[in-house]
Amino acid sequence: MLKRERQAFILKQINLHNRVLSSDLSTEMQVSEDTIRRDLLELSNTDKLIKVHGGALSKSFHSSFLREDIYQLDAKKMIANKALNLIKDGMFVLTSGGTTIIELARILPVELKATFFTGSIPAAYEYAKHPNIEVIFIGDKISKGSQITVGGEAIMKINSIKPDLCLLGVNAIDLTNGVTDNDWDVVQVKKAMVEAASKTAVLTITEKMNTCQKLKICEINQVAYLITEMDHQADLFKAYANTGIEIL
Amino acid sequence: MLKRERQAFILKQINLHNRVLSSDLSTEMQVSEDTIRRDLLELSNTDKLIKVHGGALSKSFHSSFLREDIYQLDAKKMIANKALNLIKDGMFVLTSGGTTIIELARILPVELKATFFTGSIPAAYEYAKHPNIEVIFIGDKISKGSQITVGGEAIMKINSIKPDLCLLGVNAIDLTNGVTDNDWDVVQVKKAMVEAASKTAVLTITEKMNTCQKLKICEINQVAYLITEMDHQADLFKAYANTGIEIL
DNA sequence: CATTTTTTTGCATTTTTTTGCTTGTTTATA
DNA sequence: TATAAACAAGCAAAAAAATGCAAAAAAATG
Repeated sequence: MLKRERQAFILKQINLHNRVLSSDLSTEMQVSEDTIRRDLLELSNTDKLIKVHGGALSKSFHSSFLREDIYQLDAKKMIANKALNLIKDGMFVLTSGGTTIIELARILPVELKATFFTGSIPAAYEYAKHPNIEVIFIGDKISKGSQITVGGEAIMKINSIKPDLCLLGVNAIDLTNGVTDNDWDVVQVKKAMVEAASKTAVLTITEKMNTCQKLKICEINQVAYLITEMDHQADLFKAYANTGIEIL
Repeated sequence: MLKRERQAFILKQINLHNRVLSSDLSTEMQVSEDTIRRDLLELSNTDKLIKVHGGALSKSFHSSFLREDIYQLDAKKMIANKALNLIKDGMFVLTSGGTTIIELARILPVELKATFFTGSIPAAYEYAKHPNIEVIFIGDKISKGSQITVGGEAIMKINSIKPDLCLLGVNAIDLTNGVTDNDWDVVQVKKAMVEAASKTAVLTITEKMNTCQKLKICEINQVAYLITEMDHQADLFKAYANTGIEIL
């Protein structure tokens, strides 16, 4: 393993877990702890991380997109991990934005080769870091609130593709109203995404389940997978499973 | 094995595995490591890969970590400040990517109301933070090395707009060859940008002046403004000013 | 075709970088 | 305070890089 690769790996671990132990890194990468220490020293000298006794911590403002104040980060990480199972080599994946999707973008395994379409700036930013993923950005006007592109151009572009999978971070889902949201522009885009994709997976923390907002994105039966942080056998999901949705 | 073949093989390996070792290449192609080193040096000089101790890494790999340390940041801030003078309320501005443009994006005054078009992820991210700026993202495939969109869709989109001003961060400019760059895809997009805009401003640190790369973006006389960190009366600019370019 | 020039390549030598190890010191914490 | 872990500094071996040089190959020239 080359020195630069090692340092890249360390930074990735730091961005993923916010902290690393020298001993872990040493065994993971099969080099002596001295080497790790020297790497950490270099990275800390260039302000890439904060070196502490035994390892290193992430510089809170190091990443362009702050993660400190993400609501229910652990739950979202868990969701992202489950969602990984749906993504296979060679797939064309269309994704929305949102913090859950961004967590997913961060943990995509390096060996994965796939093509990702998105209109989300932070998501595209994360995808673009990945060595083997081709990223197609769906351009148009950027909605300030959500950092994703909205508008006719974007929708036309989405209509012109046929991805295998759509990963949708959503704000509200319930049995009778389906997937809903409050932002008109965003709803138009997400609608188009669900229509375009062969299958749609909905990612949400359970807190948002059985809630409803003003505008409909799609019906429950258009959703193939529901991914939350809870065990898929929980009672909460019974009624959803009955509609044919696969709970992960 | 011919030199050209060898270098093509190296690039193929880089695209395949994101990394190569000089020693591997040496045995695989039955040439001395010196030769490999010289090949890697050449490829690195034309920005095809990142040369590191022991081998080389793919550009996309590199972009995934060492981004925070911006070269000549102070100079770039100064350039950004000068460029501000060109941007007026109500303008439609088309911008490339690059660290200088991103500095500019960061210091746009809050009162400014304008519409910005860009294909650069980090630039769009900065523009989107601004309260009064409308951001239109030019979508297409994202080039890993430079974090900007490239390709036919992007170029078509650029051709369909008529911005007042194009702000171009460039890597090389000289009197006889004009504005040049090394990345074919990026050159296509920048070409389209210059063609589309009423006026083009070139932003560059003086270090890159009077240097030349392999592919032409535009002639000197297509540039309306040249913005560097140095005083506009410096001798360095005399010849440029004579061609009618306004030096800021 | 002969000859000059340029490019390419490998080799020897020196220099630099990287890495693991040892030794003695510091630090965290039970 | 005791103790194990982590650290810093220096050292040495190995790997890689830079440098200069010369032979071979290729290209250009008359």
